[in-house]
Amino acid sequence: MNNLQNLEFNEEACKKCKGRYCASKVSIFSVLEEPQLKEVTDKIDRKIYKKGQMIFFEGDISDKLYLINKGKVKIFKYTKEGKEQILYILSEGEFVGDLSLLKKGEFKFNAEALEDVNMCQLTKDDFDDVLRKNPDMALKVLQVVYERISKLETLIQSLSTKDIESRVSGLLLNFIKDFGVPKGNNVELDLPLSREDIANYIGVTRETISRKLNSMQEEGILKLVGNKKIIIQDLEKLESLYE
Amino acid sequence: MNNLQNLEFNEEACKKCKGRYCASKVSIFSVLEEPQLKEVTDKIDRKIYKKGQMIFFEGDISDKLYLINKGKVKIFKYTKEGKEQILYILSEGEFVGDLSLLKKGEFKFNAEALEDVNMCQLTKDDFDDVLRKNPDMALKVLQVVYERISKLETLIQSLSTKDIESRVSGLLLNFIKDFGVPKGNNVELDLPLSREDIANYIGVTRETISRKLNSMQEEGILKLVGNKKIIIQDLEKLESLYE
DNA sequence: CGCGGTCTTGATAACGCTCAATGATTGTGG
DNA sequence: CCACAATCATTGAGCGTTATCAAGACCGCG
Repeated sequence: MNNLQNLEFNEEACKKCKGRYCASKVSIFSVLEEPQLKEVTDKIDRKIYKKGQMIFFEGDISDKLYLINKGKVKIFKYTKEGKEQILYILSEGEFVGDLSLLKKGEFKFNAEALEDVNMCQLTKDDFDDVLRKNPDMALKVLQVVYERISKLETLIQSLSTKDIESRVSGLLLNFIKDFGVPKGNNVELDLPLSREDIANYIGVTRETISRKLNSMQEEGILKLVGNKKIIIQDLEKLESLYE
Repeated sequence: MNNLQNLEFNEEACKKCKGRYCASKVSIFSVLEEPQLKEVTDKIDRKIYKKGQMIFFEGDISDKLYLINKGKVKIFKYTKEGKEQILYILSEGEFVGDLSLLKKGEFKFNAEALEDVNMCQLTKDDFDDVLRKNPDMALKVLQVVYERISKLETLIQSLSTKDIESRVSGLLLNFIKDFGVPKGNNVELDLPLSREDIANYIGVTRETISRKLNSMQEEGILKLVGNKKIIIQDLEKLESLYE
């Protein structure tokens, strides 16, 4: 109780604890006991990225693990035509980096801060070290990676579905699951993405997204409030469009 | 030397060794030493699937790990419109199954034998057991899973690329890498897939694939021999289409 | 040799992309 | 705090590409 208060309100203590808060947010480190956890947190480096700032580029040497402490990060590739294809939107508690042990590969995608982001960074060497000393953690990592595979498989299914209404619904339902806020009968959705980003997620153009969202508004499924908020009014109908 | 001969030619010995051959083909088991390897192989169950036969369906309880000893397996989902979307083509030495420890999930895709397939099967409980006793193996599994993520990310990039010629090229280049046979200046390619399967891999219709392959033949890039063989005559041009 | 399945080819039409202009929202400096 | 700029989103018209539908050729197998 007292400890918690110290952590929350004592600026000095907070500076000392450095990355601890960060590490405890990341599920793969949850298997670590106190001494190991300290070892990790001592090595963590913090950095802030401003909205719109690039965190790394495709082709960069991947020698760090990036743990998101706050904010959202967009992971994407470029298609042949130069359009972005978004692979993941990562939030607080998630991480990105080359997870294969030993080798330092190159990033195969780009990462950009969608909002101001507090990032904790751990060098790959340090991470490998922790992993070697705590083989149990590999199972935890495996679990996370496995979830990521599932997301990609779903995205593939979505991209290969011709019906665009269905793709938009799928995206919205995902967002609702991840950060939708129930308000009475409705669900409020604060979009982390611009129209263009949404388009780049499901592989269409920005204009098409505009039109589809609009037609969904006319059908009474949702209500567009400004550019970054959507109120879902008929969740069932939305779900019926998806499946 | 003598041992090898025994394994290869002695039918009796081969029956006794059961799944050993299978396990040794699968990279994740390569970290295992003799006693553990034996433990695994003793538990392995063999099964043969005929060409076209379903191995499992989406929604089935995933309580087994499937190790491919021979043949190719198609892993796919259905889109909303009922079309197949192929996620992976798995070959000898690869495996499929729920890799997340402890829980027995449901398969989120279907698996079908593209040829006659020799399959080795290991129950999930047995696999979990091995994994717990050999935490090192988790790193190996992680590596494999990681490669699979890369494949999916590439597939996504391909699916979101509008230019279909580029998608076809990408698929062909992948096939060449996986099972192309150089013949003089050319590369021969025995397709494991029908035209429809190819179409379902890159998310177009069978007619479109026909037309594209034909136009590529007219451009002198390749030569179609029957339905299951392609001779690549101008690899450079093919590569230039892709990037 | 003939039959079933697979593949090719052609004509048509639908759908989303492109381009272009207008409208809304956000951010900034006077 | 307002005005203006800049960014972002919407709307419309026309075009291009591919899906669709339909018919025919080809391959491989009994």
